[in-house]
Amino acid sequence: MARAQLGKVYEPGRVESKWYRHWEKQGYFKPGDPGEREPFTVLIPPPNVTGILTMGHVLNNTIQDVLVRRARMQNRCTLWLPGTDHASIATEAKIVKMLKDEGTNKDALGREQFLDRAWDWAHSYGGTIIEQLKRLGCSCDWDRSVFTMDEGYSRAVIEVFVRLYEEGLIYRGERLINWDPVGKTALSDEEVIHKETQGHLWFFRYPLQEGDEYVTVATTRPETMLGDTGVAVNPKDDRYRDLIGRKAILPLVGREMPIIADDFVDPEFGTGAVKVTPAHDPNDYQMGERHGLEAVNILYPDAVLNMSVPEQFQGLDRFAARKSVVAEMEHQGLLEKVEDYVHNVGYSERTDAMVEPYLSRQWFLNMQDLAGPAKEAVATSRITFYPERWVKVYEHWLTYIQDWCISRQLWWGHRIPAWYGPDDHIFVARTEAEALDQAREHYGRGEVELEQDPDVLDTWFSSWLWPMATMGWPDTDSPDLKRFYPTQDLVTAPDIIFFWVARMVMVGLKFMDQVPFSTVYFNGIVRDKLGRRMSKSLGNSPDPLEIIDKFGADALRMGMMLIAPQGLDIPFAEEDIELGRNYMNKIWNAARFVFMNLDDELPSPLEDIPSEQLREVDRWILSRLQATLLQVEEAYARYRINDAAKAIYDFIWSDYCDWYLEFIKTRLMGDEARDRDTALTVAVHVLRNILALLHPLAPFMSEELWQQVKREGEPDLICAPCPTSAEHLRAPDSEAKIELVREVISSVRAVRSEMSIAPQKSADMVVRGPDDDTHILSQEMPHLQRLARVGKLTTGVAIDRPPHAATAVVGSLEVFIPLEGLIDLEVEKERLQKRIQEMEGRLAAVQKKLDNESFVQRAPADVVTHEREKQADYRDRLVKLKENYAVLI
RNA sequence: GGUCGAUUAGCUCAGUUGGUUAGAGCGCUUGCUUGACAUGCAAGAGGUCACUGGUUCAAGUCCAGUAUCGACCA
Repeated sequence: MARAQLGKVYEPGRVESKWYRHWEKQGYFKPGDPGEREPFTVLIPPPNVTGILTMGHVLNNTIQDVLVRRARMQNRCTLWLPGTDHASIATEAKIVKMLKDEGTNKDALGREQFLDRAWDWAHSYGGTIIEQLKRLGCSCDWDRSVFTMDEGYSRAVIEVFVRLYEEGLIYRGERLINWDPVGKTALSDEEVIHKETQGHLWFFRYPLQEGDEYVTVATTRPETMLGDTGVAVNPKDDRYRDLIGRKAILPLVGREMPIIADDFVDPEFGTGAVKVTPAHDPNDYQMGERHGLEAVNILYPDAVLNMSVPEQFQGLDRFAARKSVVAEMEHQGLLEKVEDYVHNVGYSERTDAMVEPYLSRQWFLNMQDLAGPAKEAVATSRITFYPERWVKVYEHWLTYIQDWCISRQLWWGHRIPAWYGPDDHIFVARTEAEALDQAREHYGRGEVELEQDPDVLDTWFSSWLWPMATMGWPDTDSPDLKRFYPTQDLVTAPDIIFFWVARMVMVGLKFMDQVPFSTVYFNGIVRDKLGRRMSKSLGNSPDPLEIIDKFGADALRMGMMLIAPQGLDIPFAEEDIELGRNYMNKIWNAARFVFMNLDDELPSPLEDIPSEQLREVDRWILSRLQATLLQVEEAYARYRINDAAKAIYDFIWSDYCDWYLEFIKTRLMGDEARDRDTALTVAVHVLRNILALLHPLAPFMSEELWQQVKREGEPDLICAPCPTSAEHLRAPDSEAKIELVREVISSVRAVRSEMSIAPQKSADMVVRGPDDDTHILSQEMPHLQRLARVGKLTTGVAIDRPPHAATAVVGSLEVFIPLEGLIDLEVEKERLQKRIQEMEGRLAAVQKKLDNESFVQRAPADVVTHEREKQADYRDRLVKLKENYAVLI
């Protein structure tokens, strides 16, 4: 097997597409025949079909791919099921805008042609984000890709609607809903974003019907006064007690309105008296219901004042109306004052239009019965959330849940399967034919004209079925549904916990009687360095594709994983990806170094090497590998992917590259063939483990390098076995010994650096200390020579301190570096003084603890023993340092 | 207004159940074309862990409060 020459710098562009094509062609992304394997299923949070990849997607999908690739290597029957969402309002808004730019509109085009346009748009952009996810390395089973408006999926949506209607949970009713006057559609509560807005509080005088008095009310929305039908005060408010039951006259309109008492009114707000506009405020609506007030709707759907208001205001839009009403009130001397006021205003999540509470006939889903089981599933840990704190948010929402407004006045989406007879009787059915059957029976005649409801369903009313509908529901015999439902891990952004996660749980329990997933990982939100959300309008959202082109997909993935602690928002900066890029290059070069030392054949597997042939450093790195494997396993078990990434990073960079590869250079360059082979065996063994650990995080480069170290008959890395930790392979003794060697080397380097000894110049070393410890130094002398430029080593229990020597104390050892003529006494004194001070500080801290009788009595014995050991050690070292300092004077 | 989160080195962040000398990356200083890597190597400087009180033998870690910032919900 000829080994390819690796370039000095890793070039991701040369390997990424090659491996992705290979994996796809080999069908590795498919779950395959399950056999005895345990299933592992992840469902992608479907991106908007016409969307493009954002940094948020990168974070979310990298986490999924890491989990999926790891599961695949653990030989689980792994399926990552992808797909896209039709994003009703967002897509429709885009088409509407395109039409506007063309000088036409929806109504001119008609429903059918409009939908043709939308489908064209979906088809031409539908593949974009999928292709981008492939660039990132996502190992989805693309052949199963599902779109929420696919025929089968649509059938599931309709089926659920019909069943819930038949159960009486879905109903049609006139209620106050959130109206988006730009999208001209109803919204659910969750689609309204509250933003703090600088506004005003206008104080209006409403004359009383009898007498010359008036009552002053404060409002943030003067224009709605035209729809007022009452004035309310708090029953406990003494100021207004005598007003209750009297009547006020609505200025500009002349309407006679009752003054009512309601606990809802906050005496502290404004004057303590509020105007009541049942048709245009949710709280007023409820008050209106309680007190039987009329609800006067003053707006057309586009938020223009309608015929219910005095003529002078008709046809004005709500913002113009505000000015006009205020001006008129002022003119009539009824404007008492205006104050600045900061309040929360609702905006449409999709169109950013100011949301109008609006009285409208819509379809609703009663959530009460669905909420209970969903809450319980999380409370009883049938579903686990990471991080856990989202449990509270979830429970709170389910506890105070309101009915869900599911109809949207849009065309792009699943049309509501309800038909109306001539008398407006409702027929809900799976098909028009079925509806007609119902109608014929209902009316008792053969010829009936039915009209289908023009509205579509909220996109989330289809998305909540994702775990079921992607797998063939309502066909409960579907093999996929049997094999892959419930799924395992769901990875999603926390901002759709209500929109999506909670609702999937509800509907899953309702129709499958099983939770849809056992774990939900809420990833953080990617922000810029100023902590702002990434957004197109701010221009602070980097294009992930450009980053991939510049640094490589692995670097992007690794960079993100290293900086993304579990579920916390991450401040994104390109430097982090640079870190990932540098890391990839580091590994590339470590592998390159190993390969340079290999012949055509790989060295023997580690298992074939007699253990006595291993040197101390070999046992050390193998033990460190075990420690790392364990750390990685623990991190994944707790969904701490950044901890796993960090453990791998540290092991590769610090243990393997900085120390092990440096250690074995002497042996690789030496002429003892067997020792050289042993070193290579271990180096290759560890490298193979490194690549396997790395693969879920950095799939492309790890696969590329794996090809060079994979043995006859072994699979590609993507489906190679995941290394597991084995406690019996730990070698604490070797770890301690090499740790000492490393410390001595570092100390010598420090001395050399501080003494400004030229790097090429070797320096002798005299070490005083117990034989056990000095022995390992003698044994590892070649490493001291190579890594610390040690010349001659002399050791002994009671060996004399050489004159003119720099000193370092490492554990029980006194390390002397004779520097006759070279040593600068003052520098060395300063150096030692610093060490002495440091040691005195430590000793004092320990001393303080041990002097405390309570501590000695009440702290656990092992802690006290440990402190005593520390005390002895520090004392010993301090004595040595001081002695050596004294010699210098 | 309610709930939750954050506050640790110049910057961005780790820090499990309280128990070594509080860590990393970036940045900074110094020295290195060391036989894989300057996307690198070595050495170093840099922290009253937001503040106040409490619990404890022991607090960055637990509790209460304060301040600032943020998120979500009303």
